[in-house]
Amino acid sequence: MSTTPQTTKGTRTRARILQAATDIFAEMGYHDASIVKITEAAGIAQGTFYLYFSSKQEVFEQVVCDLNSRVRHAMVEAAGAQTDRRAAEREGFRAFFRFTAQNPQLYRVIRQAEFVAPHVLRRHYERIAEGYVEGLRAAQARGELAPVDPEVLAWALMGIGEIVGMRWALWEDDVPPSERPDGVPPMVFEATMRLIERALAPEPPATGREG
Amino acid sequence: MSTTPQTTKGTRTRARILQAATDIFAEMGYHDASIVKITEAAGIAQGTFYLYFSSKQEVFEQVVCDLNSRVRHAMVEAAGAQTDRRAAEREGFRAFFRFTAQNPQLYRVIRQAEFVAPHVLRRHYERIAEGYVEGLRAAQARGELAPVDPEVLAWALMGIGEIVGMRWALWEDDVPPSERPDGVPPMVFEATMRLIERALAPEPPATGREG
Amino acid sequence: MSTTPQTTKGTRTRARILQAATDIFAEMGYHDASIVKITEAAGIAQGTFYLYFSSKQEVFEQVVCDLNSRVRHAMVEAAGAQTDRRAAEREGFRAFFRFTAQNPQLYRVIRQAEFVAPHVLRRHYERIAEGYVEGLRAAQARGELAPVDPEVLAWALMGIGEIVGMRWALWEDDVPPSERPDGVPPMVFEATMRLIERALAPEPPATGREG
Amino acid sequence: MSTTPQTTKGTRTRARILQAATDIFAEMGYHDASIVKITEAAGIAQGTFYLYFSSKQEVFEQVVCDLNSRVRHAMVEAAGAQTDRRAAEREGFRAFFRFTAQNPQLYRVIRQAEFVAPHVLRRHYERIAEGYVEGLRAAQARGELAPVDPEVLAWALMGIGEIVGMRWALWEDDVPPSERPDGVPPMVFEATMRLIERALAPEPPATGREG
DNA sequence: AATGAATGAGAGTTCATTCAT
DNA sequence: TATGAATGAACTCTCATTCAT
Repeated sequence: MSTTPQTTKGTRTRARILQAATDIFAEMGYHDASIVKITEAAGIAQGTFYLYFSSKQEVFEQVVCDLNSRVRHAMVEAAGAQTDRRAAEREGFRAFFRFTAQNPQLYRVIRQAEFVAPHVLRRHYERIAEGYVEGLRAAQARGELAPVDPEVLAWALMGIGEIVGMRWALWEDDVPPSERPDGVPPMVFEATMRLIERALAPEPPATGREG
Repeated sequence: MSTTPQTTKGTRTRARILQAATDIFAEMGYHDASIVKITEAAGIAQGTFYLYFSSKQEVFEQVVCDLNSRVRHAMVEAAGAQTDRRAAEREGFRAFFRFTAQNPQLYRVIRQAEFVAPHVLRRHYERIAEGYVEGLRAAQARGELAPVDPEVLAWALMGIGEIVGMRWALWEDDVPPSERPDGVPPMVFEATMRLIERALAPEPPATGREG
Repeated sequence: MSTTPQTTKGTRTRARILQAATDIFAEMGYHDASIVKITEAAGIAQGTFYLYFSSKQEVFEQVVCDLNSRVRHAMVEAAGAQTDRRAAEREGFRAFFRFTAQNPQLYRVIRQAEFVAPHVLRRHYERIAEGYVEGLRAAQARGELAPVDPEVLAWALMGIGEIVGMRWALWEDDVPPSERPDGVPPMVFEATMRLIERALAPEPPATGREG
Repeated sequence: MSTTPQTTKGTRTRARILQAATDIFAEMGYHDASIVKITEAAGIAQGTFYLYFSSKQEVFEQVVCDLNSRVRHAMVEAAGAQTDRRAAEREGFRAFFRFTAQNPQLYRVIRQAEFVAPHVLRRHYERIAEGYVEGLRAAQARGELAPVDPEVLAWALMGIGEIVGMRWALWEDDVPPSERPDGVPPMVFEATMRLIERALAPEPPATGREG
């Protein structure tokens, strides 16, 4: 049913639909989003939609994939430019919060995947985790990281990023975006990084004896 | 339209509906759940539903409230029985993971609230956070806790619990529930607690220079 | 989804839908018939339709069943009143042609079943054939019938009835119905019966006397 | 819109479309057959279709015409080679059953014409009848045929052929085609011919022994 | 308190057809 | 001669909600 576009025009149309779908899904959620609304936003006829996507579900999955790629790219790029592990951590989180503030769609779309496309939700988190684990393991080998299971560590860090991002980058309506250059208010960013650093620091805290 | 039940029979009917709604919402999500399905599961006629709830949205909010109360109760009870801050932390998390493993509905229902009833979602997290912040502030006053903003700390801890719970209590299909007495596999529980303890420990980590 | 009506009102509504569907299917065919048209003809809302039938296909099958029962009933009643095998044959055919002329829906609906519900089409013919075969076998046992395989005979007779009925009871627009008391023009009826009698007669009919 | 092809290539394309249409219509019926499917089966683009046919309905009519010509040709050729009227009858029917078994599309396509193109359906039967009537009238003039109205006779014979063909050439899934050299099982063929002969024989057949 | 029939708007999707290239 | 992108009306079916009993 749906086809990969063969012409330039087709390629552009497909991109327009994808963008429109991202916005609409984020704005009103998967279920309240309708093909009519998406196609209207994309400036095309209803039937045209089905030339490029076989169903509403399929665009949704594409949208999730897209956002996943973009957020990962943003984080990797920011972190990769650093040599120091701590700096990489810092810049990675900064990139994530910024992306969140600038693309609030990320959250709104991802969260719906739970029922709409569970496997896509899993893949989203797993992909992010994979990159993380790799980096953490390397740092551990270099002795720059506390000896905690990197898998658990990776997911815990994601959890922190996700909920802090939700609370202070997405919800925060008191502090105007202009006063949050890093997506979240500076104080929140610093506090978050501090607690992460405490958790990751290679030196065992004097009294951390439960292991 | 909806009324508080006056008779014993009515009370029971209402409870049956609420339970059915919880199950159905968890099983197929808010949108795929229909009043027909809920009433069928509750063993009543469609019209009866509207004697107790004014709309689908209303039951949903009630269901979320319910789950929120129950999970908070479980955590507070577990943590409150402890005198030591560290033990309280441990038991609170344990209770949370257990609850998650036993009531997978929690996640599935909560996540949908994003679009269905955003204010309810916020309240859910905020209520949990409130209790947390209070406890953390007290611990800080007693010098048992690192000097990190308790608000940020509370949310970060929630994030960790949420995502670790999702990954290892909800998704984990390899490890049978019988081998996860704490909801998540023992190793994961320990790793999680260790990293939390490192983050919260009052003694400044040797190199924690940014504070 | 669809339910057997529990109340008198429900029973009446169901009957109205079935009648409307029969008419609409006959008038414009399965595919051009739409639920909208059927429900409009029945004087109900679209949704009501689905309280009684689970799909368009299902009503169609019910309609075919209904017509099948009615035409068989008409034939059996007419033929059963006769003692003589030849008279039974005659009256059975007469009843069939009359039914066809008065219920042109029969043909128009049955014919569509080929693709819409093949098994129903088969059942329609098989049910008619069954009754036929039985009667023919009995006649054969009594020596009132030529020794030709009754199964083949039954189907051949159906074929004759069907196509003669189509040509002269259904299509015949020259001869007004008032001049076709037997559904088809008298001459056609007699010719048909004569040739059938010749085919079935046990002994070579002494002369072609019935003309 | 549609044109008669001017080039060799065009002729071939048109033929490909017609064949594809025949197959698709037979396989899934007029309504479920879509232009997309037909063009896909023909290996051309959608737009190309409209260079050769002005509408879906038009190809359908062409397909019916085609099949009609072919079946008539098969019958006439088989019957025409005979001198004896009875032999001609036999061979004509044999040809018809064979054609049916080999081109099951005939039935499936014809039957749908009822609503899609009623005039074409009528023409189909009338054309076959015409040839028949002519032959029967001649035989009657030569005294080789019972004095029954040839028009009625012709249609009755068609009816027999149609329904016996449907039952034993089209539906028969028990008997493999290899055991039905005449399209229908030998016994069925003989029984059919016997009863036809009884009906048509000019003089009461001496005994029913022509089998 | 409970029922079940009825509603009607709106959803996703299909498809014959047109048209610019 | 051939393509494939684009159209938009129409379809079947669902569902939260109302109401008479």
